[in-house]
Amino acid sequence: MSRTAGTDAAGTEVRTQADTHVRTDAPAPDPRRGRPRNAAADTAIIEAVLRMIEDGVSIGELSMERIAREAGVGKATVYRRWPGKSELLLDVMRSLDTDIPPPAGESVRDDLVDIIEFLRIRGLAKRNSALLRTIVTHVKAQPALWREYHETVVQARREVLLSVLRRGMACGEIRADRDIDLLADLFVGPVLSRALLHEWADLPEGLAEEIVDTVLYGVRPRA
Amino acid sequence: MSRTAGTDAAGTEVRTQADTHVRTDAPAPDPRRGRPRNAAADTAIIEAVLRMIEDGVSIGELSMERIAREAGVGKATVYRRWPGKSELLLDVMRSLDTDIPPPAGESVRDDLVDIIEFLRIRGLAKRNSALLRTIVTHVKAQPALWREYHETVVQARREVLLSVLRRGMACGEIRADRDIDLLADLFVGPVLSRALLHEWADLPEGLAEEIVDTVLYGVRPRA
DNA sequence: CCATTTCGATACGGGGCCGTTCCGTATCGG
DNA sequence: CCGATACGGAACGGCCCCGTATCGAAATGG
Repeated sequence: MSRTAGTDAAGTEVRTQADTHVRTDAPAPDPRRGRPRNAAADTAIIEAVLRMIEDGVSIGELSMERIAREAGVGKATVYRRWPGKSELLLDVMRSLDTDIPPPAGESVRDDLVDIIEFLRIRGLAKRNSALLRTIVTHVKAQPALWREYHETVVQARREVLLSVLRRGMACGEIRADRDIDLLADLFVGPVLSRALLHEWADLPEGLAEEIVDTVLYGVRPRA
Repeated sequence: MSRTAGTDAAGTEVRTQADTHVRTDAPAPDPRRGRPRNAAADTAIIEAVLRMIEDGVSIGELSMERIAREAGVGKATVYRRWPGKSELLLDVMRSLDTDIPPPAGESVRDDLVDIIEFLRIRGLAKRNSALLRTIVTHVKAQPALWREYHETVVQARREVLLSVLRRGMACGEIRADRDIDLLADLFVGPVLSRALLHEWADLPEGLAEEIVDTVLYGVRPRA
């Protein structure tokens, strides 16, 4: 969890988490007065959403009202933190994100395997499997949100992959006569299409290595 | 359109289309009495859904009520044909399906290109692009529906691809030491991940060839 | 102690949708 | 012409939701 709630160090900051939401105006008349927000409420709400989705509740069936109920929280407490369902879901999605570890940097092939393996694990992890799919599926239906998520999270990861590929091109391990974005998709696509499309299909243990090696060496018979 | 409405040849059949829906009981007291259904209504309804989705209406915002309104049709007319929104959407989805042309059967490589090119075009065609994505996105959220669609449509197409791959394995054009499902994903994944995930990214003209050839020959530099 | 803010709860008016039922009319088979 | 069925339209009761407001209680800083 790269994004926890208000019990931060460096006390001087804001109220709690949901301050992706600018608050441009607001005279901000000395925060840190009155009763402080309950960090437990934040997590209770997010946790409630996660739980419900895991239990197969479709996103369409999620209402702010129901979420509050399920979280054992007043409706106002939810609206105090997020302006609407979409923003809440975006944070729920973010709460699932682990930072991708930087590539080891020795073998390009091994780095690729690590990256794909990271993807595979993400698509599998108990929580993430059903969860990510459901939420992503929904957020994707809202172009603005999806775009934000894509630029925030997806692009960052892709950049890691691209840098490895560039390194490979530079040192001759990767052919340089192809569009680098295409190459990236060749590695990533197979995992994504399995995880997002086939769903029930599982992502077996050796998948990452198999993909990387097959893509590297080609589908034609070995020489 | 592989699935048109009641103006079928061979007059002896059923009422109109929406008879994916069994109707086990029902004394069925001599159909073909009374005023026949209006085929125009069927298409008007489906067309209305397509139009709305193209205009960016999210699935969650689609209600039977609104669909009927938009189609210029009584709500009852809709319910007479489909028991609910999901079933309607399933038929809408089916209305978008074109049968994949059988592979030419000369070069395995060319057949692969044809199949991937078919996918690319599907993901592009004015109608399909936004449309398929939106509907698939929604239907996928309903496991039962998605499963049905997957088994009905997706599997059939995949089978075409698999048969080409098997042929390639038999005649030595495709390496036989890999899981055939993996190989299939290597070709299909890149297109799908672009079309379904990146959305805005377009699928340029030569994409199919580029993918097939790169996957065939591998990502390592040429010998 | 007081102003401030949050808490859970409850209530509000307004709205949309569900799925059904009923109109009056139209169109078929017999 | 009659019975049956379809049509578009309108209305139904019931449900859930939205977003806001208000409540009394709790928790904080000044």
